[in-house]
Amino acid sequence: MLESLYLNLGQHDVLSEEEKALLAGAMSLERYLAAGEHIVTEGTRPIYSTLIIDGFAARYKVLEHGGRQFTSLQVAGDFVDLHAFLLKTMDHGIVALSPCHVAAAEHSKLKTITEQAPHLTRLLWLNTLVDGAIHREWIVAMGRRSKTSHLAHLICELFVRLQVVKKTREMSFHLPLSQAELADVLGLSVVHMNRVIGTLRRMNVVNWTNHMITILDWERLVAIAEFDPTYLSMTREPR
Amino acid sequence: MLESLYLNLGQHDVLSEEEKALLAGAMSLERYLAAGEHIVTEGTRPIYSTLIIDGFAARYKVLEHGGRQFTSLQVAGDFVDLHAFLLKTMDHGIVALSPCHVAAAEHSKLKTITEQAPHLTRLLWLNTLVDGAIHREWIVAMGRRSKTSHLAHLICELFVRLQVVKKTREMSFHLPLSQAELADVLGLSVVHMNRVIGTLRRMNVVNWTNHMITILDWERLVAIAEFDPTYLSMTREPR
DNA sequence: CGTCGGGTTGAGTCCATTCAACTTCGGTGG
DNA sequence: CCACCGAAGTTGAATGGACTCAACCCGACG
Repeated sequence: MLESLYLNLGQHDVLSEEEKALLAGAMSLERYLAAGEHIVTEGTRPIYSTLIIDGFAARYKVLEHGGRQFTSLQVAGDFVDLHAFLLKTMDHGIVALSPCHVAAAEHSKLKTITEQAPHLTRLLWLNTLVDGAIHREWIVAMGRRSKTSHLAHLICELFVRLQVVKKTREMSFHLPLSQAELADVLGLSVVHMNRVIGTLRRMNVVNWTNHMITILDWERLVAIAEFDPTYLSMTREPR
Repeated sequence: MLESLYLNLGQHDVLSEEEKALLAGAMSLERYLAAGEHIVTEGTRPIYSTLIIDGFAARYKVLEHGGRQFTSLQVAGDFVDLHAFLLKTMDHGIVALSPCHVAAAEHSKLKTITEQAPHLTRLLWLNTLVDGAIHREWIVAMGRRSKTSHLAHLICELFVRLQVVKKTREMSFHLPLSQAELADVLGLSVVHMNRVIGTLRRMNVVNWTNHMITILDWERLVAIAEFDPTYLSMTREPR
């Protein structure tokens, strides 16, 4: 059941059997959510952190005049709010973008891990650091990439992340977001989002039909996106 | 010498004398940098992390066609590359934006802290989590705020962060960035950056003359920015 | 068969960019 | 002393990208 978490943490360093057992012991409260349900609400102080076993979720903030911005996309194997373990108060909400299978890890148990398992602690810490690295890459994309390049970059990133947890097939993966939701990722209007997707399609680098994306020309997509996966820290080495 | 670090970490939770001593013991290699000097280079694998004792620095990425984007601004008391302790390879560069007084903490000593001082480890982890929270707020600003609001938000954030480390005086603080550098923060052209600064000035919410910013109307600035400091986790509580 | 959410397309407006000129100010050397 | 220079800031005009408003299509579903 925690296979995707092991794959996620294990991509950075070797995860021992004892550590897997510790993680399994910290998890409880497995549940299923429908698309659109709120996993965590802004302003609350959760006492456990939520792991996605399967499905898509997103962190978001809402502004006064109706605008919503997603600040991250979370896939299988991701702790959506591991940071709340130490930040305490949620400064943003988290919503399920597809039906989600999740489990919870009580903060008290995570604290015990920090006191008894330094290496596992470092791996969990690292997990939140990769989150930060992804955020930085998004900032660059929003600030200095063309919209087409930004979208290409997102596709590259998602493909690589989903590959780690074995959620791709060949060069395809399932992306359950509507164009309105994607617009809230890139910070665009829905209409323009549609046009940007259109240009990528017309360039014949991706095939994108009812939420299934097939990458037709990886090399070119990477070139358009200027994608360099270094920030995802996908090398297994002592941490 | 480490006063600003103690203030920074101590804003989130009580920092014991033993913990201060541990931190002091981890620091070495104090040095001074000129504005424009590179503190860390993209692609390298640093063996120590750098703390800013005084000055301004920024993380940045450069794109092929000349664009540069800052992904964070670092002030006194900030570890500019604490994340490199676990991420290992730098996926971005760090540059001094003013003359900087810095110190270094060897990664081997940080590792010892993770093995012997769980509470201090959590505080350092937390420090990187606040980094992430700031990144998220920047993403929201870039995606969904107007440019004026984005700049207002940046001013609010910097004022509050500098206040924590006692680098403000009344409602003023020193911001050594040129307009070109600020443009690389907001993701704008220099010309437009100038105009956005102009509108804030004309609104009489800030006085901004040769790198000194005075906030004339905090309430209104906060309203323009929709600034909510929750994400900075400035409450002292057990972590 | 009608409705509704999601996707697509067109037209006009506005915002941000580029290119360009010009100012201000501090520093430096004749 | 001031003449010159370069970096930073400011302003104008024209271009192009992204937005809004609007209409229309389509497939799912009651």
